[in-house]
Amino acid sequence: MKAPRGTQDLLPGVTEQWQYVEEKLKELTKNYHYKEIRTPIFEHTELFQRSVGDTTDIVQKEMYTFTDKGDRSITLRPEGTASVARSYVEHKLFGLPNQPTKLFYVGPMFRYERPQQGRMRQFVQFGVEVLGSADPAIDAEVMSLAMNAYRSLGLKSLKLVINSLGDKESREKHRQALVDHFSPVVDELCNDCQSRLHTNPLRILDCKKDRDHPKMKDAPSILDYLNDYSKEYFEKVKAYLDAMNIPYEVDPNLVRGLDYYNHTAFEIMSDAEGFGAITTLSGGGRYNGLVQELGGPETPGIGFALSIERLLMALEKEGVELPIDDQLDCFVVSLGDEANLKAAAVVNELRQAGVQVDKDYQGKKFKGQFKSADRLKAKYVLVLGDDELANNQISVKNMETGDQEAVSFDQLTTYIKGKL
RNA sequence: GCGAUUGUGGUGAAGUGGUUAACACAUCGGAUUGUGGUUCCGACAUGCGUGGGUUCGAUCCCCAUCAAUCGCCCCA
Repeated sequence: MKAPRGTQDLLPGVTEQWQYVEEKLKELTKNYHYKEIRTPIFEHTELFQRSVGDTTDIVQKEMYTFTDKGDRSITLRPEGTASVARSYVEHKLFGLPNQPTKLFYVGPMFRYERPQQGRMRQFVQFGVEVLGSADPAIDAEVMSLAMNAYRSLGLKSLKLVINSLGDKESREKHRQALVDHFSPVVDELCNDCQSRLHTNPLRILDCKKDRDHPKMKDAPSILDYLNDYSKEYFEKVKAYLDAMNIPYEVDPNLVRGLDYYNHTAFEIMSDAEGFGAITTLSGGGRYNGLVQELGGPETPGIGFALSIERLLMALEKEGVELPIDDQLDCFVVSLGDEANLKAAAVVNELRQAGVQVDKDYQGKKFKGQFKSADRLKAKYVLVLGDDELANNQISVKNMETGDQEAVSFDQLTTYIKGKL
């Protein structure tokens, strides 16, 4: 038996890394004052059709959708924003006194795709969503949080790429301009672009095959089609980023694959060597209109999500070592039946006092037990044999210095706690 | 969904159509009596992703399947 394609088991040795990273991210959300939300892992299929968009790849070919025994169409969530927006509406969070509502989540997402490095069918996203503010400052805050998420873990080769998709009106005009621009030469474009012309003409702009086509150079840019509000909004977002000293680059070809995005769109990419086709570490953007679409009041929103898998990948490529403490406080070595009993008691007592302790359960001999202690990186080895029992003491050896001294049983716990 | 490469023990990896599938690391046991990270000796794949086929005989040939990796697509 194997785990299904595109899934993975996280085993001891790497779960520590996950815990560390998740812990660090949660700490960060405290500084930014975001609160955790936990939504179901599956939702009604309709939620994603309406929010992510019927024509998107995610909805058309990547969702894990099934009918449950009550004949409902259920989908394993492919992303987090839709659920958060749904929950916001369902529980009328817009009615709470302190707006905007700033939320974060961590959890598995599911997309049926061809797996490759950094792309799993089940993957874990950490994301934040801010609902109820159309202040460009919050856009900058979300981007700052995203960047700091990586920075706080020691990543350096990062690039923040931003763009504005404008509002609905701006987007429509730009889309039409693109169609008009490329239609006359549609036959000269690659197969993908020929279909993109109708599904998502913006994508043509960053096609790798048609990059050198003469019509590419003077293709209409979204930034020229922004109306006054959109343009001004984008300028303010940039001004806030500048003020916060967050470097970024504007890429007018940056597109997001989900329908609900408008205005600010951004991605964080890694420059580190060794990434294959996948360099996008996280992405996000503004989604004014989504809440309304789901039956709530007119509510602006913005968010982003990062994949923990890709984050860990980036750390590895950059050679960042996470400061994970895998040492053991104490290892108890015992010899003889009576000592074994006493050892169990000592272990138990120390553990209850909050000390990290282990012992041998393989019936190993003295030397073997020491070897175990060494391998488990025990700071102290507590030796218990006939001599110690006779004197009502236990020998405590500092494994780093090699020093050893005898401590009476009733002073052991305070002695150890003092040393640690 | 499309194209390409790969699949040998816990790990890395050699290898051949035909009795015992190298080697290294790891692991386990030992080198006289209670003290670790060194050294020495010994053990460790009824099996070569899975299922078929070809053959007197296949881990090595063929087909299918599963999985991993890379590229496309898309995305986090």
